[in-house]
Amino acid sequence: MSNTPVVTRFAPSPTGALHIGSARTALFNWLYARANGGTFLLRIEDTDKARSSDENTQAILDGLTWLGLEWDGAPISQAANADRHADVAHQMLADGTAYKCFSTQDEIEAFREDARANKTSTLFRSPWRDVAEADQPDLPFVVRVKAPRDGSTTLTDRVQGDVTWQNDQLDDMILLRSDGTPVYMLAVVVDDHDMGVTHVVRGDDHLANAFRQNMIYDAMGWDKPILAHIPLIFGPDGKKLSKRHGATGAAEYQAMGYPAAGMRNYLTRLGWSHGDDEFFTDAQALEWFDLDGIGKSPARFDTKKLENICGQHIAITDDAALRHEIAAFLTATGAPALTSHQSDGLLAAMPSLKERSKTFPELLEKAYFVLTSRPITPDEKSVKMLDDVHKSILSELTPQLQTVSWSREDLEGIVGALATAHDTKLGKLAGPLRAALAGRSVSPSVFDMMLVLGRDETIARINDAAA
RNA sequence: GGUCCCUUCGUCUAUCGGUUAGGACGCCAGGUUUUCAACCUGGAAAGAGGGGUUCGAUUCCCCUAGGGACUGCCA
Repeated sequence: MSNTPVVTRFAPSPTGALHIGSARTALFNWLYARANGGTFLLRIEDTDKARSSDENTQAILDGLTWLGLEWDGAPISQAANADRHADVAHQMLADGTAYKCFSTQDEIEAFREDARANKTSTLFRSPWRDVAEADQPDLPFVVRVKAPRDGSTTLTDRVQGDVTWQNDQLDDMILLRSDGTPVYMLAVVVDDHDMGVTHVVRGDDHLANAFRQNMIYDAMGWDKPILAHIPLIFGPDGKKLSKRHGATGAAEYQAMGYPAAGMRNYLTRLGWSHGDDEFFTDAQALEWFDLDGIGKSPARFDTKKLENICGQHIAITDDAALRHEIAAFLTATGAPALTSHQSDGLLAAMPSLKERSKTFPELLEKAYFVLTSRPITPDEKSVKMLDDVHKSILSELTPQLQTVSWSREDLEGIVGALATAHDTKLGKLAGPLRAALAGRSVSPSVFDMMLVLGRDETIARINDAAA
């Protein structure tokens, strides 16, 4: 269509942690910008001083960083633009598209209570809308937009389609409070305009706001951004995702050890589709992503599917990159860092670990054999495996291990032969062997472990266990 | 209350008027197996309800029901 470079933005208010739903909104904005060679901006809507905090802002930045949603330039503070927002309101006042309203909050509240009681419209109609300046009192006032009262407004939304509102449903919303500070609705429009935002992708809880904000664009004669109001994410029960569903913050998913790539994939697919594609890489997402693929109905968050997708991502991630991510995971959760020896072992064992893990904690659990060191203290199940009969069988293995060539085929060969010699099956020997090598009942294949551990360590562990 | 949005298997979704309504996750059964994970085969499982339009509706329109958002001198 046009050649204007795409500019998207993510505009969270720092009143809490980065919600998983907000994270998806950020993801869609990021995806769209990156897919179109555009710019992805971050604006912190910190105008509510009472509820905003630097800690929350940092948490949001951290969450986005973890998810790999890199923004362009420095984060923009909305509060810092307050003067500019007020200037626009004053401009509107001068242009006659806004007016001073001297009604007090008490008067308005009384009106609304009345309206609710009589089940009539709670839209407040200010008596000051058409009062000439000469007749205005010298009292505190708010600045209100002069909303159209006839006709209707149709907004075209890339997700919701054409949405029409009767203009008499629009209220003369407040632009400037009686203390002269700008209100959110004004700030958003001015900032989006000043930032050159071309596509506003946000939760559909803002759909009604779009009509209000539209009045400001009209009043100022500004170009309007393309709108895309995406459905919210619900909990498994179809209700708004909240604490009682468990984790709601991006950081919590990070702490549970889900890989960021898996989160991106899952969150992208939640409410967006490209045919039947379920599992995809970032490169594919970037190639396929488009606003048209976003669905109109809310989606429920499904942890099982998240795990499945994450497992697939862990499996295809490069070994070294995975080791790096796991180290970061450990740091983020406050766990002790791996020693270089452990880290090397983890890397060596990675091929057999990543095939069978959906999360980092699960991978780490299976990596126990390489993270621990002799003497290994077997857990309860492993102790049971190491009865006298099997200890003696295991002790027969060590002499052979001294000389066998250290390959999977040959190792399988001698263990298999040992099993046959004792009139049993490999499956019966694998348990005790695993107990000796890992001291745990959950691990990679015993042969994979032997290969990673090496001849000396393997023999030493078996000797320890058989003693 | 008013305005607006939504509604396909349990869940995420495909379908852009004509399909035995497909896939994925999960689930069930069987198989494989060295624990875990994975894998293989098979299975159950959906168009909210009612009207239209049409030769033909999951698909287009209307109504109803259910769900959601908004309705602040919060963002």
